[in-house]
Amino acid sequence: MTVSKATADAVKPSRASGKAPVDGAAENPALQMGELSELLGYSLKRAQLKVFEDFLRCVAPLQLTPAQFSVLLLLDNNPGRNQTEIANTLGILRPNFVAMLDALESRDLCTRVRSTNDRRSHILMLTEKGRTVLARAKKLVATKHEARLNELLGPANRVALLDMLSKIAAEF
Amino acid sequence: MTVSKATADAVKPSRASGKAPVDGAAENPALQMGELSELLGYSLKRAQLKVFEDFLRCVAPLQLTPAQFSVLLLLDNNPGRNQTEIANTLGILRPNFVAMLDALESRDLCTRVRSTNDRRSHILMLTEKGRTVLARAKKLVATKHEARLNELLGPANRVALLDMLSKIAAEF
DNA sequence: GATAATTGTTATGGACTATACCAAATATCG
DNA sequence: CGATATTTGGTATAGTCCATAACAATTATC
Repeated sequence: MTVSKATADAVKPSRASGKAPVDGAAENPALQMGELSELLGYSLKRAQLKVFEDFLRCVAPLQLTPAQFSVLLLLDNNPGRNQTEIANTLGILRPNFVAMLDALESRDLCTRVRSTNDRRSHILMLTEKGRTVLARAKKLVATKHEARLNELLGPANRVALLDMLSKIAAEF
Repeated sequence: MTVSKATADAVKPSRASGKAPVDGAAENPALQMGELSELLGYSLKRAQLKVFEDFLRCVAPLQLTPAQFSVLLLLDNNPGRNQTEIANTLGILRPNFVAMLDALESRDLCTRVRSTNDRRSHILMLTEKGRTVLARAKKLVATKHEARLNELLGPANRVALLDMLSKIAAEF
């Protein structure tokens, strides 16, 4: 009850009352971001959304999400691993990894093979098509996505940024 | 069918067969991250999750999420604005902003006041309690959260990181 | 004054995340 | 050996975000 309606409107005589109609498109002034500009987490999330958005655009012809791309990459670099191992290193919970693999497998990008050593686990491997798609994706990411980031930041800054982010991800 | 089960297990004779039992805790080697370490988007998301996690820890006594904190901050810096204005500058869709405000208002941190200029819109304002909570939150964020980031990166790097992230968020 | 646009809102669906639980297979240990 | 515990892939489920359509009340436009 500390806020009265009178105080409310007293603060803001701008919309239809005191608006400066000098020019035709003289709209409301931009909002003051205040301490928000200094909040690292805020810029971090905004930047992450933009980067993911651009990733999707660049790799759209292959219909791969960042998460799917990371799975294919990991499979390529780590043959013979099972679902839990791959999921864990990507920070994906095993239950949630099932549907992801179902999607990739249904598109014939990878396969689950029952291990003979441990008949509980599924060895994951890229299919031939998976390798092809991954190769094309890598090229798109390098020539379109990361190239654009390099253009915006400059190579040196891009590396510095990556190092700091990795440090945060690892040690924070 | 390009992948045979024979090839699958041939790649990985490690689990129970060829594991080097030299030491007691000699487990499977860590997975090869490969080109994933160079993917900015990957480190970006991992870092963002860590930072948000720490934010929640630091401001836990006040029970504020990063999004709620950003709303309170914006309200403090921009009195007299309505829901759409606040939501838009935060990248929140108006329908999703309703529940957010309901939560904040039910905790008596802010209020919706019908504008007399435009009786459709709700002017948003912090309550007295909202101002108090925001002040405490700011202090916690500064002394615990951002301080920890400063400690990890160093003040100069922290600023450089923030600048690059803001640039990506704005121009990418 | 009729029509269009805006504001807050509801309903709803999709994507992502997190937890509990289960059967099959394996490991552990008395 | 056999009983018990652990691991693996999987299901079910709930919660959080994010996005779109639609609606009533109000205001703007012409």
